Amino acid sequence: MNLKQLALHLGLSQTTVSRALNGFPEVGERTRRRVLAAAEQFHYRPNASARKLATGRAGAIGVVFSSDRNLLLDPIFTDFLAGVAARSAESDTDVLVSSALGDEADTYRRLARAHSVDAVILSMPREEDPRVSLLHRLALPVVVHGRTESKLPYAHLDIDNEGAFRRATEMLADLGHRRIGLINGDTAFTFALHRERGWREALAARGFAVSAELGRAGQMTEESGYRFARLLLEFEAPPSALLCSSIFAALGAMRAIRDLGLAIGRDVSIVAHDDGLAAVRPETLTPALTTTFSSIRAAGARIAEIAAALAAGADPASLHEVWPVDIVFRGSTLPPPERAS
Amino acid sequence: MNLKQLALHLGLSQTTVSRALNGFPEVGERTRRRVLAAAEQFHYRPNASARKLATGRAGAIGVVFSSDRNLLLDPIFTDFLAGVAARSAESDTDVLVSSALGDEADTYRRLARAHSVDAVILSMPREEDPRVSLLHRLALPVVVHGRTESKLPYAHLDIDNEGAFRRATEMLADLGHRRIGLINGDTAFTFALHRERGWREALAARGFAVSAELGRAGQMTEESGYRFARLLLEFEAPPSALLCSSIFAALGAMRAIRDLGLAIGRDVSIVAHDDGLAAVRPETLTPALTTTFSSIRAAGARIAEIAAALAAGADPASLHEVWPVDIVFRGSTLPPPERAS
DNA sequence: CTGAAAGCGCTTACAG
DNA sequence: CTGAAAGCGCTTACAG
Repeated sequence: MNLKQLALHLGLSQTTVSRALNGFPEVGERTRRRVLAAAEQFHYRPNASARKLATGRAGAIGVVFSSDRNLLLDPIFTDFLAGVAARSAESDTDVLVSSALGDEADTYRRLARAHSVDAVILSMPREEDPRVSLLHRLALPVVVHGRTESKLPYAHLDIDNEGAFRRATEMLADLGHRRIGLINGDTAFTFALHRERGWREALAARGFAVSAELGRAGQMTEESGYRFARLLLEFEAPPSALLCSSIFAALGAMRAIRDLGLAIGRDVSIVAHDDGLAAVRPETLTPALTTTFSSIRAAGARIAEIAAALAAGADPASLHEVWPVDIVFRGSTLPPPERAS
Repeated sequence: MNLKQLALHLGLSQTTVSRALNGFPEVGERTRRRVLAAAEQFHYRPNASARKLATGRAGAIGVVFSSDRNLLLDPIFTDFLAGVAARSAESDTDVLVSSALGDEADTYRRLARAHSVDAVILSMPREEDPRVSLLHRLALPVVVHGRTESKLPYAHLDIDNEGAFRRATEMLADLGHRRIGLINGDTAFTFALHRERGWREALAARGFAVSAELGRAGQMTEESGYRFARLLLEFEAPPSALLCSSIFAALGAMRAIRDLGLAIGRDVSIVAHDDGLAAVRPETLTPALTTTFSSIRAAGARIAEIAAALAAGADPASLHEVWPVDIVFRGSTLPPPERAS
């Protein structure tokens, strides 16, 4: 059933039926009711492509993943996308997932020129991120999950990574820790840079030596968490506490602590960032893990809203949010052994 | 730049330009070259919606997630989607991700009536899955990741879950294990049923008692892996080996073994199914984990191909694949303690 | 409050 | 080998 047939059935023009369906105010109340009832009865749905062509709007937002960055292989992305998809469904917006085969820039060009999407979500931004200026040139609205140093007006939603890691470090310092290690994500990305800055500044503010060797960065897998933790803990003067940028890295770090015959909490404290993944819940581990927490699913949902606003013509300069991060204190953080007595 | 402008620039008709771009054979070689060069020069891309409207094909495949099933919250889904997206990009097909707000069936009806997609991928099927017959009624081609008992012709790609768990069980039996526990996914889903069947039949074939209490099913999280493992290991006659349906459940089971003061491998053997997630690699754990392995990313890629074939009109009855599963023997499986001496 | 008609940007019989 | 024209199914000035 298409619009023409529906209009014919109702004895109305396509114009009126279209207006009734789209909630235009000038349609008579009785007419609207009749139209809506018939549409319901025949399960009428406007053809998506036809509507897009006529309005010039794609009714979709895009999410692009570069294969080299392996973003899609990051398990937390599932949760992020769940948030995006759920909120987009509410506003009847499609979510287009594209994999960049070669150059990620090509993918954006394709999306822009084919008018496949009204806006895109950019994940894992870097401080200097060429994608932001590219999208600006392509006139494709973008909402960045995170932040860049770009001066261009772009919408973004970020969490306060710097504040979170500063406060976590301060909390450990308050417990008596002096040597606090950082197992971070790749500092090519802004989020990791911000976390490192929070950690570094908290240490400096207390007058602790900030030794570069205590900060390690890499992929946030169980394996690299293990490797970095072992490396740090085998120092002559090992850290008594570790800050981990992901729950997976924390699992690896916990394994390293155990493998060295040490006790988590009593010998080495751990704090990890938790994105709210259901597969591994910090509160159920042994011991329960202290975390900096922010739901990446909620971020995805809000980002979908921002993308929709952008698609509707909102000013990107007005769409900025930085969410605070909660710290949840649990059993994996104790005073360092020297002070525990 | 649109087709009209491009044609005008070339001094050709839209017809010829369109044909040249789409590789029709009747276009002159010189003409084709000119057209292609100009398209390249002006970065011409046909408007996706216009093309869809004209051809009647959406050029997209759909992936739907029901919120109640929380499929999107499953981290391995990221890898699956990575495979789908990468392969779809090669064939210039869009991947539409939809979240079912309320009824999943409504979402399929919407996709079908709005002609948003040419085919859909159905994940986490059940033995009796009403979605398959619904899609059949809606005339929306479907490729199932897994299997159902439906008699309707539907394309599918599955892995040999039954064979994998049968062989893993046999392998443990060959090592001398007599009590082998199963920590499974929710048996409402076919994959979990098949795994249970493989385990059960291998036990029966050896003449071992198949006690229902040794088989547990639930969410495949670290926490439920822990909970089930503890429960089984605290029996009077605990299992000496555990089969886990996911790497996350295995992590939990390993934690349970340690918490009980036992050694993984020496006291309790573990085998886990590995989907190839990068975040947690079984070969890097302590001890390295024996696994049944099948890349879910490769499955996603192949399923995208099948979906494309379906969209192009292939017969679903001819599109069936069941992939074998490798078993990779590592340090987490040893003979049971009674025999180890 | 309603309708006839043009137009969105393509593809594709049909004609030559 | 090439082109004029119709059509895909909507939306939206414009007219009444």
